[in-house]
Amino acid sequence: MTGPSPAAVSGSSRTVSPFAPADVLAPRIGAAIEAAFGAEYAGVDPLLRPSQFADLQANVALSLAKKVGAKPRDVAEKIVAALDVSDLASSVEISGPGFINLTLSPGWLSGAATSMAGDERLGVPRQERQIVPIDYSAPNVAKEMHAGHLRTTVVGDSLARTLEHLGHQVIRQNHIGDWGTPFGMLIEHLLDVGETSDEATLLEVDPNSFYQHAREKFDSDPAFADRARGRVVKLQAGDAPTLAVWNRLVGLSKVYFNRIYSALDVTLTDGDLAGESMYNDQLQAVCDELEDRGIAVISDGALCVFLPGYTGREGKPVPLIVRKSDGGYGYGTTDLATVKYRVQQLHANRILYVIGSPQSLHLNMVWDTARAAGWLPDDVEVVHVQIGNVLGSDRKMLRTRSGNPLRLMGLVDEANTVARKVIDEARPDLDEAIRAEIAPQIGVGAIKYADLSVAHDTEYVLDLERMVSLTGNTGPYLQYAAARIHSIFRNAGMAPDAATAPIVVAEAAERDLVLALLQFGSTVALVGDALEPHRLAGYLFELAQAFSSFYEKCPVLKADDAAVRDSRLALSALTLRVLTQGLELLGIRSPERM
RNA sequence: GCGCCCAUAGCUCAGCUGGAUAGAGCAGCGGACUUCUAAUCCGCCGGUCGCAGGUUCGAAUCCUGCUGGGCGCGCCA
Repeated sequence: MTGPSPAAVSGSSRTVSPFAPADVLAPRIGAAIEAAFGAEYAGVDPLLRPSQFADLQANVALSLAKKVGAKPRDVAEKIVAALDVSDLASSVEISGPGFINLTLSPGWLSGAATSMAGDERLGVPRQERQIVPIDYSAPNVAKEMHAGHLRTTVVGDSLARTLEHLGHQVIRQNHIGDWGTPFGMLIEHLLDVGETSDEATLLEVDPNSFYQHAREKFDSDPAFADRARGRVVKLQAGDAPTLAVWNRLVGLSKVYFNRIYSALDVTLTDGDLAGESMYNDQLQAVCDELEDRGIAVISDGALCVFLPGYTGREGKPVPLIVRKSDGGYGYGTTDLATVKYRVQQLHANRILYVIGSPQSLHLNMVWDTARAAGWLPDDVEVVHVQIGNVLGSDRKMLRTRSGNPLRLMGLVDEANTVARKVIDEARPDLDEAIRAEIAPQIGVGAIKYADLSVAHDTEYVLDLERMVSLTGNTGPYLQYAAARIHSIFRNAGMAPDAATAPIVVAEAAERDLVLALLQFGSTVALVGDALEPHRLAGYLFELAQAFSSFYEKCPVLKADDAAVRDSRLALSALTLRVLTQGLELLGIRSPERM
């Protein structure tokens, strides 16, 4: 067994939302349990779950039965007898073996929805502030970004947005690959072609070509290869002219990264760059400290950390190599330095690594080493937000090495082209300029949603058609729902903000919509807690479905009654705010027309 | 060999941390635009939750074994 050490779980407080029915009901049921069975049962989870027979069901009676030595049904009776929810529920029923079915009253739903509409935060709790460095995206200098980078970038960005919204101080850490052996070759190639040449410009638009040209020269021209190797030595020695060229190389790549981030509408900026090179001056100290304290030992000429519980082939211990036998440092050393930096300099409470799942073993070894060295205290939570492998159509893992033809920029372009085609067909009435502005919001929304709507740790086959699809459970479906609401207000000649009438729940479709709306705050809190943006995506899809259904069944502007019309306007406005806010947390735009 | 992860409808995936009759989307079939945007809505069809045991009031979910697949396991990152 490898020794994946239990991360010091700081138990990030799963805060409650003031409008979510389950959050409101839980303490009531808790009080009833306490009243019925005594203070020792004060803290038990009422096990509130959505129900097919009511709005919610509490399953606690079944789990409590054997503890209190009574039949589940009788336990439920006692809880219900002590339960006071007359202001919330229109019906409390015990059914089956002891389920407590709760149906919320229209009056409470109306009041909760109206209150939510008056809340700036839409019921999203503000949590106790934590400092949370998030390591994500991490492209390589002079390398094309591919579909694998898309996922870490999009998921990491959504987590950053969500945690910030919950009140945390997020520190984005774009750990770009800007150091290492290939840089000798890249620098020499850049020197050969000239920094202002067309070839150099490839770094901004088609970095793989630049890389491959350098690689070809390296493989075919021994003299070039020698120069490249010599250049690595100079680079690592801190030779000033070499560093100047290296800087230029990184600068050209930054242009490329920023083009992608801008196209993808990702929040990463140059200020978030925290590449491998940033830790150069700390690597020796990391090694020295580990060696001096006996945590690392020399093995086959390399400085290694051997941790208990990590064995590989033939039962041999697996090392974390912190200094290669040639004296160079690998990524293990850099990763240790990042842990130190994030704990000691950034004062992190919780550190997220949004990186590929194959790195799991490596990360655990880094963390265990950091713990052994005292660099990672128990009260700092480290989490590997595992990004599942992206597979090609052959179901094989896409690798950077294989020179996969599907460039990320190509994927974006393709999606935007499809979006443009669809909008041209569907909305010829819109101005050319408006369609040109909206199409990329839809195309990129489709791509991002495709990645955000599935669990981040599952591997998946890259399916272009699915990613750029605009119907069904897709980003554009959510955007469309929001756009229809904007349209209602355009027709009404009023701003959504002006729709502040009380919300009154009457029709079933209104009820379903309100019920969905009230879950927003607790859903966002859950995403921050579990670090799973796909739950927010799933929630928003359900909300959009509830709205679409409401839209079909409940005329807003043509409602017979003025109060009903005003209520529905307020309900539509609230839905719009939740959809827009939710999409923003996913990093997806909400066009006003589409 | 050791370790980690995965297996749910024809396809792509959910399944709120153990709850009642397992849900969506796509595909297929049938309906709904002189009515706030049909990128939509309503309905139908479709599953032995890989297999076998176990735990318990109750299992897609937890445990064990098996089958099948992915990934990782010393000087690339």
